[in-house]
Amino acid sequence: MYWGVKMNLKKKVSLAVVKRLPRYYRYLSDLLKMDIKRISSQELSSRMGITASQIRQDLNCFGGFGQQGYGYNVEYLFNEIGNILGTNNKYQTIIIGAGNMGQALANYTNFEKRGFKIISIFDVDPKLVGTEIRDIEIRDLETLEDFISQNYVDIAMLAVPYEQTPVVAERVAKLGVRGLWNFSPMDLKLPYDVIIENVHLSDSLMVLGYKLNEKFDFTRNDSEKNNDCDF
Amino acid sequence: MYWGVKMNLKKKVSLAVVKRLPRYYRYLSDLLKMDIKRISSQELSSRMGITASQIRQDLNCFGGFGQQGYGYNVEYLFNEIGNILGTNNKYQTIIIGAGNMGQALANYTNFEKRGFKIISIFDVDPKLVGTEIRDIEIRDLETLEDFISQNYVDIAMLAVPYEQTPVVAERVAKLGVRGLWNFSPMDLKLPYDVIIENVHLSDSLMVLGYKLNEKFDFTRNDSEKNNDCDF
DNA sequence: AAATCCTTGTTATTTTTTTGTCAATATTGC
DNA sequence: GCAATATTGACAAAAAAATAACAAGGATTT
Repeated sequence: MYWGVKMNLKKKVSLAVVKRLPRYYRYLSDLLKMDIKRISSQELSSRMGITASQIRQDLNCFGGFGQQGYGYNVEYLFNEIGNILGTNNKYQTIIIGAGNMGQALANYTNFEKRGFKIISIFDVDPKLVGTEIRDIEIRDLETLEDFISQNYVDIAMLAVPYEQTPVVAERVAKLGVRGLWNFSPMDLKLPYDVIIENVHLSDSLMVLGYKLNEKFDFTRNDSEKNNDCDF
Repeated sequence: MYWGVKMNLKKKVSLAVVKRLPRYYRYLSDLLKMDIKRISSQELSSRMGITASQIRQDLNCFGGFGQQGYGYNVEYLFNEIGNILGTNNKYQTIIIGAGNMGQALANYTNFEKRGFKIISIFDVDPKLVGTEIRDIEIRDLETLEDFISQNYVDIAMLAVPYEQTPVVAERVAKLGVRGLWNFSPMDLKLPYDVIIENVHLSDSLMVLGYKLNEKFDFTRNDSEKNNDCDF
């Protein structure tokens, strides 16, 4: 069947595959830096510690980037994955919360290289409001609504205390911000059309704890039980 | 067959299950705070947005914590999962790198509540060395070897610049530190018996970017192509 | 105390993900 | 330019994960 237009038969790519893309991107970036021009799935496989089959299958979710008998052109593949991930887009980004985490995010210049341009930071602390981080002004959180209605804001990075997170998230989502990058240990749920990506640092740390326990013995220090339930 | 000792027939729990545990722990913590005494897999299912079947199957990897016709006792289950995750252990932890990320980690008091006691911070900046964060002294990175050999250190949180990460990781691993929590966008690989847990912030952000592109159109700002490959 | 209702733990089924295989085809060496 | 080699993309098989189904048995109601 042919309907006269390019059919959108592309099957939705699974999250498992998508989550591996940034890792491919990193390895390809390293290869580029090492001035390696071509790479086979076999060779990449041994570098990354995953099967060559998986690499080929992952990449083929998005199209045939390789060539039989040759492998993949590193620069080409790097750029293609970049396009898939959208690192060539420019996202207008704000940071909410200028505590240590917010400042760490603001100072992490590499996000900019991936398309995430930080255009403003917001906080409630009068001592911070008016100051700058890397030429980015810290504004009063009160002015959030004004700012967003006067500037395109695609993404908000939320680095605010636990209790305030849902409130702030609701405020930005209501204003049409499309993506939230949340650092609070909670699962944000909002009645808006917004993509939420969580960075649950404590979860990651607890998984480390689990793996340590699995392998080593840490009971030696089990003096006090810890039954409180705050995060 | 019975060999006189408790047999270790427990099948290794898959990482997929382990990674969900902290999330269960969080929800149970919330229930505790709300003074809810019991919960069925059904009810928890609708709160968490996963199937009741998965919850029951996950929990049964570690033992039968529930009761037919009743459900799960919230406090009991919370404590059991805490034990599995090892939140009742005490891990002697150091932070390496007192930049914004290191300071953010040092100020995040909740890690302490999960058993991760930060006993020292290390940096190379002479302006920081000697100062304190929450009564934790920042020491010269030069003194790392001395410190570790004189104190039990279970875990090192690595919040140092990209290039220095492998070097520092090697140093602590060599000294017998058991776990590394790495914030650099690289896959650490070390010839030591050490558990490494990575927090790849840029990866997470790029997945957010992918999801945004999948759903919305961000090509409007595609003015300059970005082909550099630094992280 | 009996009957009904709930809800688990377990097993079976389905779905998803990963791995293996191989024909097709470009590259490389002679 | 031809044969040998390398390597992909597609498909098949296997493994793993998620979901469904249900018997067993405690909780609740009458």
